[in-house]
Amino acid sequence: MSESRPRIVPEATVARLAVYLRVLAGLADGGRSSVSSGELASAAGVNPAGLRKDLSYLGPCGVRGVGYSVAGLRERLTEVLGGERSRPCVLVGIGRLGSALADYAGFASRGFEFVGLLDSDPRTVGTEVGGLPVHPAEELEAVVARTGATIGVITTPAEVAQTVCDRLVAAGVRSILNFAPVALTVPAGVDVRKVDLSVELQVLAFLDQQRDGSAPVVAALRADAREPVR
Amino acid sequence: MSESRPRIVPEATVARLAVYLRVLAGLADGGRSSVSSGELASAAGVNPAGLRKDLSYLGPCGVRGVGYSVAGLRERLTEVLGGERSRPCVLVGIGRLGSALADYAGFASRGFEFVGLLDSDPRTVGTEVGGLPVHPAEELEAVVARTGATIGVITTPAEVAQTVCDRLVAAGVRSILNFAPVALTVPAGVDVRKVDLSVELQVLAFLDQQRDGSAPVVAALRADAREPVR
DNA sequence: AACCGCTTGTGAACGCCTGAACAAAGTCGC
DNA sequence: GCGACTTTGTTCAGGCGTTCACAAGCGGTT
Repeated sequence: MSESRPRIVPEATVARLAVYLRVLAGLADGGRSSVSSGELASAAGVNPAGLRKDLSYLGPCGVRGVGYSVAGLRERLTEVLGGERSRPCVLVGIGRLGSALADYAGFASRGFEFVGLLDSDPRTVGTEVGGLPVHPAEELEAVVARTGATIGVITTPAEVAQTVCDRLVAAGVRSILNFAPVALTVPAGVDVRKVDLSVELQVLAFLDQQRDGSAPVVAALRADAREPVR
Repeated sequence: MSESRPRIVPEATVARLAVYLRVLAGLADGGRSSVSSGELASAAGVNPAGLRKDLSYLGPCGVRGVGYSVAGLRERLTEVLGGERSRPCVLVGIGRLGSALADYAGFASRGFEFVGLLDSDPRTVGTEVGGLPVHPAEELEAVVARTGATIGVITTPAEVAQTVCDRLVAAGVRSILNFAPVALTVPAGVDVRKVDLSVELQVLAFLDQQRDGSAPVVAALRADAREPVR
């Protein structure tokens, strides 16, 4: 078989590929069969050249002079991103945010299935959220073992996040999405991504203050963190 | 008066400053009066040298040989980040995610106050979420004008996000936090930050697949997007 | 009063990512 | 069948961010 090129896909590119995939889904629903890099880039909010560079990591997947096949590119992206098979996820901490995530249709439609909801509050345990029962936190290891989940989402208070993380890792979870406002420590080989909602707001407040002119400090722009100004 | 240095604070640094501020709050609660860069960096999950560089944008705020004053640094960071005065925010789209945000104690304690909740669903309008009444979407402009809100949070479905965004901007909102999975188009002078939850999960799925060894593609690491592996 | 150790602050190198310009390739029209 | 146009894929340079390493400065001690 041909030697598959040992291409390195930057993580920033992977994140954008996920965006392209969603845009493509919308185009497919609209009946489109092909797209140009310019159009796709505009819808995704990125530079056309950057988009082509991103896609080039996957090898040639467009037709010169024509553009990209919506169906073909969608299939390729799905394959690369690992979305062909449904991935079982466990969610620990069924508070308001956890409930919102458990019930978010956007996940299920993209191949993510919450197979276990866990909480330590006896009042929450036993209730149903998004059609799934909430299990007591003690069953974490059992749920992970039974479902074979490799992705864990932490929406607990900060104080217990590290403990929950350790238990998830010990149970075999290799990828963790952390909403708790703490820096988690994990062994090598485990990936953690952190989403910090209050940090996002605080950055906005900073930019707001800058504009008010009360301070002369001006923030340098980071293109990938902001919406395009077209 | 002395010429305030026209320092440019990178946006990535601003985001980390917010993290440092939270860690400092925890240290203050613990009774600590001073910290070293190494300790603070460890708690925040960053490189000590990077932390010192981040803080250096604010001018000297530590004491050599000793470390940083917890109270002093906290005050300085609060000032720089614009957290001294409470900032009014409006939240559009009171679904599960919107409700979770409206009720999130972490915001209020950091100087963010939701002064207006808006939704277009008649069944949601009139209810109370987090102690605040939900107003009909038609009142968006009126609410923004009355409250003087300059920060808007969008948790609507993707289809209406751009329309809501346009109305927010027209009403005077200058900073927007967007949870809807679309790239918003805004005029210059308006800042948008985007949080895309399913993209986060999809990146994890990609890394998961990489580890499974089914594909030889390895993602390059981006230090700022991942938790430290210590 | 001077020395020593500790910690900050900064300067420079390295690497990654982004944005633009160019060449390759395929299609449509004549 | 040939030419011209369109759009991709790639190469190159520029900017930004991170990291390492060292000098500067302060407190405590003798």
